[in-house]
Amino acid sequence: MRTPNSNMNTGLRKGKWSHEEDQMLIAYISRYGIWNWSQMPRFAGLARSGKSCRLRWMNYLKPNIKRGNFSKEEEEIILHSHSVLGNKWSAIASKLPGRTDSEVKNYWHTHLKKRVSHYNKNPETHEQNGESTEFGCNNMDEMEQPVNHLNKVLESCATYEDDIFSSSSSTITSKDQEVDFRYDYYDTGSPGTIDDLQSFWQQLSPFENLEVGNTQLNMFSNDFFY
DNA sequence: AAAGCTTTCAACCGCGTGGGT
DNA sequence: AACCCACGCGGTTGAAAGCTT
Repeated sequence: MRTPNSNMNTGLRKGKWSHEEDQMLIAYISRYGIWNWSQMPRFAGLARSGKSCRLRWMNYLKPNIKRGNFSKEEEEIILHSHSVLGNKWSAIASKLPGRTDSEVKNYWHTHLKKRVSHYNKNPETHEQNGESTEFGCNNMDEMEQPVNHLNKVLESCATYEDDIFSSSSSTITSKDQEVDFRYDYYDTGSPGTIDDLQSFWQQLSPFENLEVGNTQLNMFSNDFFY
């Protein structure tokens, strides 16, 4: 993790995101949607780069992000997909509903890479131990039909997203605040008017003590709107 | 208990791509 | 055609946590 500091040239914060920053980003996107990552942080009252906001949202704050340990099936998908696609983390992650390319990449480097390289060096040892030639697969039927098995796994995953978005909303569970996120809510937003933003910040009661709100609003409204 | 080492993973950086002008 | 800008991707970094000695 990078050192939490600020960029002396731009005044933008770097490093670990605070809970307050997370809440501000979630609240802003839930209210106005995603319209322009590079401009949005100023409107949301965040001293972060658009890139940093986008990364934080895409990898950790987006409501359908799946956290926690990878299942055996997910491991198999990663291993098989990587053998076919190589380091195309985004393509691999697209086969794993709720998982991000970043998470898949980290999981590969920390867990799976070692397993694969060990297998490549000692295939006979693994076979003697009754392990499958498909890296993560122990079931002999699955070994004989790896592609069929993979397809079954992918099918079961395909229903996951449907389940998530078939409900009227999903809820941020890792944070205190509940926000209503609908499937097609994003990418339709606008920054909002000065009045909109003023009332938006006033409604963020948990952040009353932060140096946002009117001060922040004046800061950028002077050089942006006029 | 503490020092040193290793692992994990959140965040940053640079580059490629595509759309708009 | 050339340039600019926003976005997305993959590689890398380094603090924190966990483990070993």
